Amino acid sequence: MEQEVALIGQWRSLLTSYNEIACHLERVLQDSHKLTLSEFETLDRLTTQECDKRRMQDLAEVMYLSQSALSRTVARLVNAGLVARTHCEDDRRGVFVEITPAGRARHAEARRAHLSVLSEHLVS
Amino acid sequence: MEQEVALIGQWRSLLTSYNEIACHLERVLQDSHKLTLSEFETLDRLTTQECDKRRMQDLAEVMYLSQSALSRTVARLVNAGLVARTHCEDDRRGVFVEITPAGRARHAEARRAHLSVLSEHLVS
DNA sequence: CGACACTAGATGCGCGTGCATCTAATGTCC
DNA sequence: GGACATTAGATGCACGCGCATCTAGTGTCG
Repeated sequence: MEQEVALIGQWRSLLTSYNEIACHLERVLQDSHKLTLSEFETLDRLTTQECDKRRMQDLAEVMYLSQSALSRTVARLVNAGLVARTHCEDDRRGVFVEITPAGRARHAEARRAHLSVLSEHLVS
Repeated sequence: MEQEVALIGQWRSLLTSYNEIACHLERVLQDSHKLTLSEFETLDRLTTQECDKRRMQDLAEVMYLSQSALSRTVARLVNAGLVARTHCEDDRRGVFVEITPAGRARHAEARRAHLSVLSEHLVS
């Protein structure tokens, strides 16, 4: 019973922090950098890794998005010229996603705003 | 720099936990109890408090939803007969939201599933 | 080789969300 | 009391999401 109350408390706190931070991030990224949170996070995954190319599948594994959401997010990024799709030679069903110079630039700009929101809301 | 990395790590972990848990909750609540996460959380706020009636505004304060999302969530709950709207006498712009017996029952059923998902994903 | 299960990713669809705006009821100042 | 700003909540709209399904390329038997 007390444990249940603790569980609920923990959950509500997670729910609240997440929504507050995500909401701020979304607004800042959109208003100042024309990026969705998912778009930013996708770029972020592409720059953090050692190599710039990743298969959709690998990308999906380290992200929180459903397969379809990721597919559309990448489509938007391609449309904006921030990312490029390349067909995989070995397995022609596969798709490589590669960040472009423009993508790197946009990510670098947005990263500052991103970090500043995080430092406002997260104690480190 | 190291602090930045820590910040990002903290954020990614929040992002991942939240999405994983929310996704499971959403599925379980929807499949077994025909409730959205937001709908459940709204009912939860109405049963946790000492009184069953709350103004939209008060409800919004303790929740993570935007005003419009809350308004629609309550509308859906009213439609399902789980909650009732009453006009406030003192300020006729205000709206009281009151949980119905059916709402209490539904919430009680769903609560078990809710807690079980939480205990699977949160260490206490 | 040919049929059939399987996998990677794209797409149609319905839905919940936030933003901007609208409506109606309250102040407030003269 | 009358004009105007303000507030509570509802609603039009565009958009990103997950689910189910579709398409196309791979295996795997016979």
